[in-house]
Amino acid sequence: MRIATWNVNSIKAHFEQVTEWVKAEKPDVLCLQEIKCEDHNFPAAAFEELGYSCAVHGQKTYNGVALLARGKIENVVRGLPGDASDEQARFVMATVFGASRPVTVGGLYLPNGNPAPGPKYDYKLAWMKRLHALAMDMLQNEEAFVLTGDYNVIPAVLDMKRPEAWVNDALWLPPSRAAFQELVSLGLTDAWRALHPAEAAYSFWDYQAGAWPKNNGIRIDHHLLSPQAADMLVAAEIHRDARGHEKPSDHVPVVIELK
DNA sequence: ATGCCATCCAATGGATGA
Repeated sequence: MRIATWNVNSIKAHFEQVTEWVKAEKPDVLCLQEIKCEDHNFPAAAFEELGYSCAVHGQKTYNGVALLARGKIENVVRGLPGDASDEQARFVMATVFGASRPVTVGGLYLPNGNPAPGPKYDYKLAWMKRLHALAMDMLQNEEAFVLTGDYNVIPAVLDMKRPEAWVNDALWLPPSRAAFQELVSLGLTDAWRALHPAEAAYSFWDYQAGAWPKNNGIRIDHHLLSPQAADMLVAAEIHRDARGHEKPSDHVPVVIELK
């Protein structure tokens, strides 16, 4: 079973690229972030024609996430638990089938947090606390799960081309990294890094200042796996070629394979 | 680098992103 994540920076603006990629790659599960549309404007019918079921948690203009899966989807959760007053659409989770055992997949768009310090950074750290609490709860079940998406966290120096550019950025500040590390310390596995321990590779390149031709990127799109899912992990790949497309998203797909 | 580009909604610019 192949599980992909892709921050598409508007499903409307990049619909053709996303559907072409889906046709070519045929992932079993695809988590999309920044769809930037309400539920009723998500092109679910087009994905259903390609064989997918859709769980959508949309929002006008900003944010918005979707989870697509071949076959049935069960136990859909829309919105990150832990704060009923949170109106930002940044989390969708469901149980999918087709691997050696059922897998629960959470698709997330973690808050950017800039400028830091400030209320946006406070929101980011609070959101990460809620994600930590959810992961702790889910670990009690001893089942296979994957929390994947745009984490907006650079885990380590190896995950960026120009470390000096991110010193005061919310994606790299010590509290952000510490919160990410606390997720890993619960027993979760950063799938791509586990399979490529010394490789520098990126999943985001800014639109500005020639970041793409200079390969001035960062790795911020991750799959965190429960121990039961990590036992199934056989491959992880970053589809960097997608960034070279005309009018691309600023993120590229990241795909893992579970046996 | 103080968003240089890109998206959205709306409207000849503002908010947001990382």
